[in-house]
Amino acid sequence: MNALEEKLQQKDIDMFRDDLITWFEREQRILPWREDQDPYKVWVSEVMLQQTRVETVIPYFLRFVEQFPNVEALAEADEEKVLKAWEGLGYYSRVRNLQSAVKEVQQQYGGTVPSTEKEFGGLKGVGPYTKGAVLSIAYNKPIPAVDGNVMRVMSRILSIWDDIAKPKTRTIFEQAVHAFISKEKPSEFNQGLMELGAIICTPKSPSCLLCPVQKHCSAFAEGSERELPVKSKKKKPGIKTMAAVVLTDDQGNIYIHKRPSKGLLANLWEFPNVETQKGIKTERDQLVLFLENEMGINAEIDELQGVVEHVFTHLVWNISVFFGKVKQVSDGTRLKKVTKEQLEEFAFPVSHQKIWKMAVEAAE
DNA sequence: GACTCGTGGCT
DNA sequence: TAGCCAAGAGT
Repeated sequence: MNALEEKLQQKDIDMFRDDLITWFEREQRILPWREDQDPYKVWVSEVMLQQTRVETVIPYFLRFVEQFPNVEALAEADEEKVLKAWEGLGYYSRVRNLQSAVKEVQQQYGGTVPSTEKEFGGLKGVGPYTKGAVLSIAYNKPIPAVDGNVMRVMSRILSIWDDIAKPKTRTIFEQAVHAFISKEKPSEFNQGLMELGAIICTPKSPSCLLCPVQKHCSAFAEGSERELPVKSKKKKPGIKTMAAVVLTDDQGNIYIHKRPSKGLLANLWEFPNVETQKGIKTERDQLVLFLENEMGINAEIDELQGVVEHVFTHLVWNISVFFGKVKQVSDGTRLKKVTKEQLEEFAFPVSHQKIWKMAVEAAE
């Protein structure tokens, strides 16, 4: 018998399960995706909630399901509009994978979200967590849905000291939840664990005195709730310096660029920009050269207007912002010309929204 | 298994 | 302030 099995044997699993579900049914927050069990809407909410706070997701979710109310609507939607609906939420591959998966549901499953682990779990963007969450909530299947909340709660309940930053550790918690999960109410059980983690069993200072499962908690018993879970730290992000330009012509058009379909901020739009090197030439000169050689455009660039700093999880951008007037456009330009009104239809990352804001404020 | 992939709020 | 954090998945 391994260490986990030993711990499980000493636990009053039935009591824990009942106390958690009773608490959840009484105390759960009212959230828009809890109004019904529509598998499509549950799925959308789970994808939005990946690495994202509930308060942030709510307005996005309401707008998204209004605009794309079902599988068919999202499957048929223009990707440009889908990305626009996701603008500002981050991790944009989530929504491109979601639309890709929804198209497959439309074609392979007649528009009905599949209810088996094999079929639903095989869809793009559906990992072990999302699979368990959607199938348990929408279809009442007793499948673990282990996210950060669940690892935090269960690490404390069972006093598990494995590093939750390691991918392999998740499987330990899946085994634990498998032993705990309710066959009658898997939806309430899974959501109860997450709700507890969000409201009571929080990372910094958990509200143990209010906890409905305090008497089942090993960490509380030994006073180690603030030490758990164990989570190793990530390395510091690197810094990238770049120069960007808001280019306009005499008619007031603006020139924008679509990012590549892979990698960071894939398929989003941006103002033309280039990574700059120190020494040799000025940033302004490097920008002019880049526009000539790579973008097929000849422009007169003004003085530096300001610097935008944008922090990603694993990267920092320091963007020097310039304004410029287009002099000559070659036929093969990689830039798209749009009016100020049309600009609103394109999805920009927040970093480039900051650049545009700088241009708008300078024009006032 | 380590790295990539966003953003905003909190301490 | 500079980290840390929040309902992860793909490569």
